[in-house]
Amino acid sequence: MASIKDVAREAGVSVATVSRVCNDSGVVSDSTRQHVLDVAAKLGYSPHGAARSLITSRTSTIGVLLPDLYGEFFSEVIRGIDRAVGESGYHLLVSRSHGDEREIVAAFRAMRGRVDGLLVMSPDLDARNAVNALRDHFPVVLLNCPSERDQHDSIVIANYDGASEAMHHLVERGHRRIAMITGLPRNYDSVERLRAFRDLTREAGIGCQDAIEVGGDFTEASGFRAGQVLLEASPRPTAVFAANDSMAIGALSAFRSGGARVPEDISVVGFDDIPMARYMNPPLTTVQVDISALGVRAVERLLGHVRGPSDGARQRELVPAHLVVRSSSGSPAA
Amino acid sequence: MASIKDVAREAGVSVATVSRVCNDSGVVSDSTRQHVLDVAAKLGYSPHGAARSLITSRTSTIGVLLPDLYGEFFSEVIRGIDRAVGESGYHLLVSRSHGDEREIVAAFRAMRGRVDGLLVMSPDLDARNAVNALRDHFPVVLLNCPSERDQHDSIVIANYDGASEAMHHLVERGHRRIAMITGLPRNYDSVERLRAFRDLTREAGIGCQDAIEVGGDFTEASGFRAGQVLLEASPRPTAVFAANDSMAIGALSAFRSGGARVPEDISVVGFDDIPMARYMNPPLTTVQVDISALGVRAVERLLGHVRGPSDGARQRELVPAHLVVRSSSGSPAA
DNA sequence: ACGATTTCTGTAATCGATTACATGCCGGCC
DNA sequence: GGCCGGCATGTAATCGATTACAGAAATCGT
Repeated sequence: MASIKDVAREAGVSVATVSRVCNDSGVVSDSTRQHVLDVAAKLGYSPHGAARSLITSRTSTIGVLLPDLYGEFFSEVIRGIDRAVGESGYHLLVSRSHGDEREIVAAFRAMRGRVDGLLVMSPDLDARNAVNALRDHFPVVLLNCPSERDQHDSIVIANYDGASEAMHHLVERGHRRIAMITGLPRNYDSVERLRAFRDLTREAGIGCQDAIEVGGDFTEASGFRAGQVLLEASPRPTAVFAANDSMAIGALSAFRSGGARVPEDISVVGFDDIPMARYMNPPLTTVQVDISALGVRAVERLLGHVRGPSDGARQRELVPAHLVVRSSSGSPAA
Repeated sequence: MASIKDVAREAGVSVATVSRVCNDSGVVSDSTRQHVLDVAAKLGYSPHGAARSLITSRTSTIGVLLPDLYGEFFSEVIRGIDRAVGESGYHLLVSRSHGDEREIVAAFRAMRGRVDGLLVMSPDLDARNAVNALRDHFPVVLLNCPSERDQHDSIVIANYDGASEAMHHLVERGHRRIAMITGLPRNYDSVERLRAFRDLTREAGIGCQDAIEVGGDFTEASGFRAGQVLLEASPRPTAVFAANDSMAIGALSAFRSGGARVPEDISVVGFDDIPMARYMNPPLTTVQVDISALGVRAVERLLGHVRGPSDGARQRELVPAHLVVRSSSGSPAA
């Protein structure tokens, strides 16, 4: 593969001249410029990225650390990241890490020298220590992570507010016996949504025995199982708030196959508003989050730090979440 | 940020020794090894990726060029790629390019020196030239691209076979007036699926006036519009084959809002079997493709070339596609 | 016409690693 | 005691670019 030296030799100039031509830096006479360009084209030369970033210490790349690369949620985040990055000329080095500290550190080591900054989405509460170490080394923006005392820049979904709206809706419709299908206990989103559930049931004067919590893990299958459990509860809850849409959809299936009508017998509310939600039968009442905005904002913030000198101020930014009422929720039967 | 020199100075050894410790290469006495490790840990040293790949000419990274990073289809591909790559210790440098030649070349230039091989998915027929140029430079595997005369390694969905099954199903159920909602005319998948539509209608003795083609662009919105057009056709087709599920879903909406019942008045068949397909009302008959397998196989093939010396043989591999009959298709009303 | 600019191009240091080769040291053996 | 061999470590070239500085050639002013 042709290097700058090959081009220089072939064109009968020095490497410095070739470099100047390629980067439009310094002055080069029109004739040599054209000649160098011709030779470069003939040889199919393109500059070696690693060599370039070694000397310039810029990589034009940002690293992205996600718990998963697929699924509706992450897909949307990536979409946002990509949209924001696309306009800036930066590239994405992607890694998956399920968030435990060891993995994050490994990913970071692999990215050292290959990225200008890092976007980390690791809802696992354990990840904080790892990220603290990272932060000293280069710009980091957290996506949807817990960030204590604004140690980091972060973009966070308004989990508590959104869940509050959902719960408020159910209470307002007259539900007095409400279940929550929770996410994983070490997951930040899950914790926040559950906190809202507890606060709002308490505020509404709903007793502990009527505020049922069933564990899930964000998968549709776990939602289905939770739905089965709730069907057999006695007395049966009149409404279910699932910590995400996938579990809400799983619960819907369980209710349908168990012969319970939604929303007549039981109301269901989800969280995220994934594209599938509106296609469910009945269409799912859920908390809408502009997930891709999470990605866009994160990239903007990160690039701000990477380009300009970071002003040192660490901010936490909220992405709003609002209830969208569809047909899966109603008033309890009298 | 600490470099190998800093560690060497701090530990009172040479850079060569530090390097040997980090890579477990050469011999180092246990005492110095431990000392160097301690110092490295204290300084938070991690090797500089760009420097490393400059000298070793390996990057442990593969480049991925996709038309889009989101949507159910691409999301699944990425999932497959990630799964295959995760086990290998390689990383992913991702770029989006809508497939025109200029963009592909630009992306390639940006990746030169940063990746060991390239995965290109560019269904646009124009992309071939660009990819031909690339191929001379490093290992390339094409995903779902047209590849003439086995110039490249490629993994391709069995578009023609899958579409044939779909059409065969409709013909067998007695449909004699069938419409196809096509994809973009420059798209490889689209062309192949359309080819099967034309061949099978001809084989079934269906005349041109009864084999209706309506243009779409793979989006749900275009499927909706096509559905509206078909509702007004006279005589109205009794079955519709959409070139992908998104358009089939759009058409379903159009039919429902136009008062046509599916499948009683009109049968609908899609392609891809995206997760949402089975949740439609009625559940969508469609051609199932193991999309993530596309990614997995591509990575396996690419890594084979990157690691071992490529044996020079260029192969085309097919990912099977088979019809899944659900409730959106039936026999035409008598 | 000659020195002072200006304009263009080349030389060489540099980034942070790897690695072939050289070197120093120590012990064993004759 | 001197020599040989092996182990541990250091020296320096190298990868492919960028860029400060130097030097050569051309232009200019007086």
